[in-house]
Amino acid sequence: MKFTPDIRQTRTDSPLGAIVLAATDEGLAGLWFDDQKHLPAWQEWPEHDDDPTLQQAITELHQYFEGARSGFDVALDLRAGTPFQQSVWRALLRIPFGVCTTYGTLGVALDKPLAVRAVGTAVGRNPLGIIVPCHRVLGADGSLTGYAGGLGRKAALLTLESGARRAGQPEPTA
Amino acid sequence: MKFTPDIRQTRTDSPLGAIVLAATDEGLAGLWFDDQKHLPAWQEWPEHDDDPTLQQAITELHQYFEGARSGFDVALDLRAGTPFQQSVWRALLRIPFGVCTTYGTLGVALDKPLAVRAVGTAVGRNPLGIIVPCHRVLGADGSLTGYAGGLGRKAALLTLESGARRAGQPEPTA
DNA sequence: ATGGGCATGTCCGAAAACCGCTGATCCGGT
DNA sequence: ACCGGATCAGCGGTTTTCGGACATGCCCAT
Repeated sequence: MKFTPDIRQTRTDSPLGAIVLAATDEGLAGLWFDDQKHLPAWQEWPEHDDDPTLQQAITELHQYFEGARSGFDVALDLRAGTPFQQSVWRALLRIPFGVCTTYGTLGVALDKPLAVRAVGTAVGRNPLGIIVPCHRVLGADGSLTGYAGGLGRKAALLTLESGARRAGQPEPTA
Repeated sequence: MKFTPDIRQTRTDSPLGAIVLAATDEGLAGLWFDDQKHLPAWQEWPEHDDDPTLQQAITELHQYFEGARSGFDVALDLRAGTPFQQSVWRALLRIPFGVCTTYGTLGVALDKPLAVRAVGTAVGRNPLGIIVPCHRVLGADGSLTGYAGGLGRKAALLTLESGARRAGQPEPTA
């Protein structure tokens, strides 16, 4: 006897592959590459191609890939995560376009400097790829370390944003 | 990232104590005494006192307690249960007013004569007290054995229905 | 008659395993 | 000496696994 919010999904394309989007009445709840890790059972959800939230997300996503947008305005619904996960994801949202950080730095910012590894797994479970910029997190030595959509896509996203990268930030190495 | 249907709740009174009701758009999904065992977290659900399904359920319930009704017509939503549980609950619905059966008999009817004990726990998890007549199930020797709302209430319900009891059926002993 | 053993599906709590990490330590190769 | 790369322990949240406990009833041994 549980209760979770209503949800709907749709799909779109991107330069990096097919993408699945999901939304509740609170906002966008999911954005995944259709072949990435940790995919939910989105196929069981009702399809609403004309949902306003999903439409807005798709529009902003295309603008992002065209280089015409560096941040997202669509409302988000992060309720699916545990309190800790939500705090991590919200911290990710504070990383500016083109800037990179590390798992350790994130942990410090969350006031849990020792929970670095837990931060890692939480980042990996990010349900909102691209929009919640988990791709801007690197290892302490600047290595790519991992990405649910594959390291290739992570590198591609960083390249796309590289125009705005600043000195003093960690840079991808491999 | 799960998905369950929308739900709403309301409350009412009965000769046996305060009662909580819950409904989805499929039908009535729950009916509990507010102090019974296995209560869900209904307090977190939105309250809709004027929901048609809930209204109908309350009306029929009062008629039942007044002796003016021996069966229920309100639509039911049993999706909360596992397949096995649903089959048990549906079997309960086939027990006529005033008649009693046993856990063993139920198991046979379900073609799982050895799963008697599992039947017991499933009956105990019945989310629709009174309407799904789990109170009509006795031990093989006619003992009351158990009731989520308390044995007193089980006995009271059987007394209420006793006018229609027939010979050859197990009868409550203690 | 009384007591112990067994069969069955689910839930619940405890315990263990799993990770998109990091800094320290230890190598061999310049 | 200096550096890259490999190995290891230990951090903490979440997930998975596992062992009992149940609204029973039949059978077999005392």
